Amino acid sequence: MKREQELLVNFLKQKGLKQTGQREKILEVFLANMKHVSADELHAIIRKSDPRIGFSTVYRTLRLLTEAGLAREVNFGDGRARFEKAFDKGQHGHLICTSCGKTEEFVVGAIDKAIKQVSSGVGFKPMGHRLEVYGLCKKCQ
Amino acid sequence: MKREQELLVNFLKQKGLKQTGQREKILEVFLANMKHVSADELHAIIRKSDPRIGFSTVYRTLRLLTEAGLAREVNFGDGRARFEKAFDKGQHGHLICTSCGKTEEFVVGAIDKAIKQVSSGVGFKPMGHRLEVYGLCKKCQ
DNA sequence: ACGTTACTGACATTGAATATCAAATTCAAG
DNA sequence: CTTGAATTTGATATTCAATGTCAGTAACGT
Ligand SMILES: [Mn+2]
Ligand SMILES: [Mn+2]
Ligand SMILES: [Zn+2]
Ligand SMILES: [Zn+2]
Repeated sequence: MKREQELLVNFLKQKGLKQTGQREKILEVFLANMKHVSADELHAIIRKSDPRIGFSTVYRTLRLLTEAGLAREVNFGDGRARFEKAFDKGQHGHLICTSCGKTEEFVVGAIDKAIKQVSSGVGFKPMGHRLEVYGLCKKCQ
Repeated sequence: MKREQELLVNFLKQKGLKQTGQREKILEVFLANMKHVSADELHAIIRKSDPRIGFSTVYRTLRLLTEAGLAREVNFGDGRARFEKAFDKGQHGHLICTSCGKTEEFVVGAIDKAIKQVSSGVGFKPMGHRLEVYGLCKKCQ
């Protein structure tokens, strides 16, 4: 069993929640698609192999995965929440092309360091952050 | 006349748009309130001194001010757009308390530098960015 | 002053997020 | 295995901010 699946099972047990076929399936498809995906998109993908799974369940399960630390919500400024894998994957920034929508990830240690420094300077306790850079990708400029 | 007012007048002329009492008033109140304000909130404030101004006009004028470079849209993760002054005020990050909602601004040169570096590394042309740090303020932790 | 054009504000519409609830499913206890 | 309490599901309804519509109003060049 994959480590992500184990984590979910433990999370459910610990919370007194139930293990269901839908939750298994949704996690499986979510992990197999390594892009940033909205609840709608994920639902559309899952429907192909199991048309009986409802949008509500996909939506709720994405929240659940987020709570469990398996998913992370991201926002690219188009007014629609997207989710990405969070297990074994630290916070990172996104370069977002405002012309074609393409996104690219990046990690820079200097940024995390700067955030820590600024936070401690004012007594703020940082729990997470979001860094989006908007502009034009190579193709679009 | 304030420099912001002049900028708006020029912007309107250049675009073939009209100077109206509403636009003047909205800019004036927007500038007087130096917080991060939503269209709704700004409308509520303006209504006190002029109940005839409609929400639509406030909303559209905020977009206009954004286009003119007088306002900037910010988002604090509560699913509602807010606006802040952008004239003579560069991009900056925000520390956002997830408990009480308090926000604090900060500027760190290292971050802008890191963004430039990462961008040029992949041929991306950055136009603007958004950095939000979520956590607990001094009081709330 | 006039006519053209943009503006205004009340109202309607959209769309994503979230709430509701009856029927179905899980699962621990017996 | 059966039972029953508790959770889950999925269709549907609701919410709420953002945006669209449009007839009446106001700005401004001539
Ligand atoms: Mn990502
Ligand atoms: Mn700010
Ligand atoms: Zn592009
Ligand atoms: Zn606080």
